[in-house]
Amino acid sequence: MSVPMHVQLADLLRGRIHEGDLPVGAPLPTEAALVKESGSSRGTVRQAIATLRNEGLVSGGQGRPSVVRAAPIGQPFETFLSFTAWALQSGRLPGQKTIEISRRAASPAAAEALGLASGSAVVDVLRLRFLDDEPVMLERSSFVERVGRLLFDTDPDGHSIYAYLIERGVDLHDARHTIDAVGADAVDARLLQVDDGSPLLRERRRACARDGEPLEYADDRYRPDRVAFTIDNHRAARPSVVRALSDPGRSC
Amino acid sequence: MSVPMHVQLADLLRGRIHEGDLPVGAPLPTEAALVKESGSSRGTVRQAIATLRNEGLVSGGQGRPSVVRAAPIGQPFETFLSFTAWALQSGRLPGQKTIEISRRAASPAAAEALGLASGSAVVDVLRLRFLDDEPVMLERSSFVERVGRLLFDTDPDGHSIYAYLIERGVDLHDARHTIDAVGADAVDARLLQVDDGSPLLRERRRACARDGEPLEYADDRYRPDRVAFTIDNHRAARPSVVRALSDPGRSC
DNA sequence: TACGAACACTTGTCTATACATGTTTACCGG
DNA sequence: CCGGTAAACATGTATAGACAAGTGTTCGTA
Repeated sequence: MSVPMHVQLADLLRGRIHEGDLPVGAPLPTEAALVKESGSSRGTVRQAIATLRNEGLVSGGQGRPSVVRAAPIGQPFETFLSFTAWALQSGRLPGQKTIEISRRAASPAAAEALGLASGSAVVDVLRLRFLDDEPVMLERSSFVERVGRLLFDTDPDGHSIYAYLIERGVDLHDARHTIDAVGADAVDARLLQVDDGSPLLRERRRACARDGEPLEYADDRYRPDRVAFTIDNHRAARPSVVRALSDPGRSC
Repeated sequence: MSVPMHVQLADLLRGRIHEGDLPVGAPLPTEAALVKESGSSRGTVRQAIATLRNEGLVSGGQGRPSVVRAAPIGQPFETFLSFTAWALQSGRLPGQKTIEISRRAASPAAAEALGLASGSAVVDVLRLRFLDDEPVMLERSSFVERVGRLLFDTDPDGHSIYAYLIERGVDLHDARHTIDAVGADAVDARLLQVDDGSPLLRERRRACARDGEPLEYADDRYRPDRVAFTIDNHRAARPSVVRALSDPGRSC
């Protein structure tokens, strides 16, 4: 096998946890037991457990066996990126209405985030997102031309754009999200059915390819009475969230 | 020393990175070199490097030395909990002015979050937070009586409340943050020097002990033109952030 | 010059062992 | 019955050595 032993062990334990064989709160088998049943050495076993610990699946302390943690804290990359996937997973009915999709010169913010010369062509998408037929978010995306071109070949209201793009070989790999608050402008207010100037939760996003090339810049505005973001953090398992000064800044 | 060797090594490398001794893009010394200069074994050195890799500070591949990464994506637990620690790490000057600290009946929201009977006594703290002498955040905290009592014995403007509490043996272990947007009320507007009703970024927080007992509930309101939250996520390394429906909900 | 094989170097994986340190349990004396 | 101590047990830390696998360079040949 080409997969390392410690990865196999971690997968095996993950499986037992998800199958319910190891319910929440139950202690993992001791390292000694795992050594015996796997035939590997303790170092390898510890490496596997360390992986699970990093994922927040187990927690434990010295002298005490590792314990299966309560919450699946965090969700896969795709779920955070894709509104559709998130909604489905939450048991809600996602909906969307594409207001506009067009090829045009990039806005200054988009050009800056995408690292394009001002005035370069991008594909802009303006979509209104629904949960259970209620408008909850307005999405303004700008895709680099190479990627955005693919969107003209599909019905954007039918299914998830991200699923479609990934299927077409676009490798969205990293994303940086910046979250702040902003007052609703006239367009926001009309489409989201809120008062002009009322507070909205804004998520600006830059998604990049594996090699760091920016592919998408987006400005999503949520109705705060419908959607919020939550973060779980635990001492010692550092969260991937930071408070940041209000400057979208560099780096992917 | 009671601090493990591999932690010292990691700190040392972090230091060299932040000092600019190891600029972004530069390769780390090879493991062999670190072994020689530290006198530790390779396992220990690798453990230190693994820590940095987990923090996103370095990345590397097989056969190629580890490389210093661009962004410090993610910060330790304490930094996300403590405004003071965060500010210092960002190179800003933190400041704070305690407007009020008092023992009183819990607000409905606080009582619910802390799992107390409505009307139970809590310690409320209202603090205005500054960065470089500019007001950026208004913090309304409610501590359970047992913890809040400690606050009357100290000068809350002098130093970090969290550092103080931890020092006094309070084990803040988990925290759940809920982020949304809200319009400034009269008090917010006056203290943060913004217009009435202007959008603010709100972070509600519940911090719990190791055993899950809630210790603090807080409602922090940030000026969105000064502070935002950023999230980095990567395919395969699941982020500890989820979008959530607007209901603070259960679980710590 | 261009290509390719051999080689040195670096990190990844794995084993084996020893001791340190925190936790739990069991026992024994008061 | 209570309380304290000691032993068993668990994980944390550290060392040393061996081999696998990927990367880059060097050198010789076509």
